Amino acid sequence: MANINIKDIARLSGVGIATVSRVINQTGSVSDKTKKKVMDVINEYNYIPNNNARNLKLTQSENIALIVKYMSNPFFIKMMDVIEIEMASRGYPLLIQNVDETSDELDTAISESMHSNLCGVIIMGGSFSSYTEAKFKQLGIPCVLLTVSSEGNVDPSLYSSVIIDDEIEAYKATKYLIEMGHKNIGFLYKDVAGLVTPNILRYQGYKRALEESGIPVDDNLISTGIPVNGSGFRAGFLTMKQLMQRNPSMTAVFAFSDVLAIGAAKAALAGGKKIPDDISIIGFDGIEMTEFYNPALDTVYQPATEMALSAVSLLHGMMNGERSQHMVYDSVILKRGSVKKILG
Amino acid sequence: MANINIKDIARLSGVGIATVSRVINQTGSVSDKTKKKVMDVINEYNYIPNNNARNLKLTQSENIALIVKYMSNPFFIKMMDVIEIEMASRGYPLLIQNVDETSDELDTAISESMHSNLCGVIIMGGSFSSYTEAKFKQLGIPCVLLTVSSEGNVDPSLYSSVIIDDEIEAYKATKYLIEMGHKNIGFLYKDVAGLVTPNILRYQGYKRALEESGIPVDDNLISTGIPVNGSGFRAGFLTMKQLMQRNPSMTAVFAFSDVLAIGAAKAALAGGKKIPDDISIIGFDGIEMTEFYNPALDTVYQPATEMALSAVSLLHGMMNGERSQHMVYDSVILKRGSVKKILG
DNA sequence: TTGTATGCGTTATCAA
DNA sequence: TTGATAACGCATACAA
Repeated sequence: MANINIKDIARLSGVGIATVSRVINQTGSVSDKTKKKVMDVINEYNYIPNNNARNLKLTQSENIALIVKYMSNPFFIKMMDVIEIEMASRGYPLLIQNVDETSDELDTAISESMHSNLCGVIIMGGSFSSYTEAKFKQLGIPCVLLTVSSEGNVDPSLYSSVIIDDEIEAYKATKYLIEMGHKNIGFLYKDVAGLVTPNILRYQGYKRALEESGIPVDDNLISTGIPVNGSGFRAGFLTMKQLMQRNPSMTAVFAFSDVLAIGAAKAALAGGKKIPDDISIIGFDGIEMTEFYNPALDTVYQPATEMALSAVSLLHGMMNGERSQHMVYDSVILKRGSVKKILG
Repeated sequence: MANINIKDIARLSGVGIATVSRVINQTGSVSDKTKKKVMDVINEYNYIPNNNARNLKLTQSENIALIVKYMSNPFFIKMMDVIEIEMASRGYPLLIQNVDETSDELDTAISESMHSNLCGVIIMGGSFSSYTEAKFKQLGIPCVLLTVSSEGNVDPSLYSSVIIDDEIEAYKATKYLIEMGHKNIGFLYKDVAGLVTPNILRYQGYKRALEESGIPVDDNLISTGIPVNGSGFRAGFLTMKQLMQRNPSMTAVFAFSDVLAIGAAKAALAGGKKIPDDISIIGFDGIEMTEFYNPALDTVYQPATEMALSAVSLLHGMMNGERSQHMVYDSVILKRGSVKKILG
């Protein structure tokens, strides 16, 4: 099992080490005859260059990492999928690194970068609030933030980002509920230790919509994040149950995510309510599952595929020396009938 | 941005290179005083050893790869999550590599292993039928197959596996439907180019249950895999629609996966049928979503967490020289009311 | 307990 | 068009 190396290939094909290297990397010039000879030996022995040695020599690899905060979020899955496929098609292997809720994504990226000699990184999910300019400088490789709202005092040229405007989209969703005649509108979210994650921004949008319409913000209608281990389904279920108990007159709910919305829908149905007759529900993200739920759920659709492709594209641009960019996508409210017009 | 290396640390702390190495790897003996001195410098300069150099030197890394056939399968997500966390807790970074439906997982593993100098690999999903003994030998590192039924003529000592018995569990699920009085039982699956994937085994279990009960196997009740791009939800929706048209008297459906089952449930509901009054549905896998669907769906629950933990444990065992093992877990049918007893 | 020197498998420079 | 050789950053056998 002694791995074959470039020296073996050189010996077996009767050429020098450098020639083999030239053939492999298609650099320099090699006569067609020797090129064929070397290639034959390489194929025969199934030789694959050792990446460690290569990266060590190049002091820069072709490794790209995707740092994901909470990988099992269904909304992220689709993006992961797109990114993985897109990277593979460009010839880059993808190192996917999950980050639990207690760790800092940027720290993980830095550590991973130094460990594995990355040449680029995409960070998906998480909170910008702990990111500092010093950390980005320490990272020192192109970095794209995906779905991480970059409110902060960090020089924006240090990274790229692809987001939607969480505050505005949440505002629009809430406004939609208000226009449909709802006044007692619950807000469902999952607590993440008070960090500035999208949930805070979405909460702010919710609040602004109410205030603009002269509807008082009622703390009772806002879920206290129940600490639940496990997925968001259960969290949505439990918080919705709580919310319904506290607010019998609540007619609509805006859920911070589709996963929460599904859990909430289940809680409503389990409580004998009909959707949308007794209670209207709208989620956020636009995961496919909402389309197949019974009933199909309204949601604020994020163009996940396009956003993921943009992230990849931006990263490659930066790796080729292009400037950083900040893209903000628009969401679309998918209306499927889980929100009903009621009389004022 | 010139990266700091072990030589710099040695120079800055006024010791030799080997001493720094000893401090880092906690090997050999170093006086407490010099150890502290070196550690201080390391911390001050945020030094992280270069893994490429280290792996090159050790001709063996601490990298473990998880090769996943079709990453966005919700059933896999949970396992990925568990594996990632468990590996991280043991200090191993995880390289997750997606494999599309046209590529061979074992080939990918081999290639990835030579490229990145892996010390172990877990393969999740896919089909054993293309695996050969030669390939396992070429791989040359501990390998655990997760949810890959290892029917074949490969020496079982070359790999470990963690599975359920797809044929038997499908048999039991179908038997359950039969016991509940159903005779016109549809079978829903997603075509994967005729490979021996779990769907074939589950189909065989379905067939055997019917035959044993003297119910003729009706090809009309078996979905022809509609080629659908996108997720299984839509595939389930479309195949179910087709199946219902072809078989108005069908009273129950056994879906190859929960994702298909959800799509099928949606199709049934969209067609005006009630679950389980007009049609009974049972899925397979036991993903959390089935619990929160409306109505909650019966499913053949695979102990995903335990299976994932076992896979990690087996892999570590093999990396420490232990023998390979083959574990077969039992499934449990979760009865939630989507299957109704009908009169013969 | 410590430091020096060698080699891991590559790439790239420089002569030939 | 080629081949010998010096790094890349690290671990370790060996000498001190």
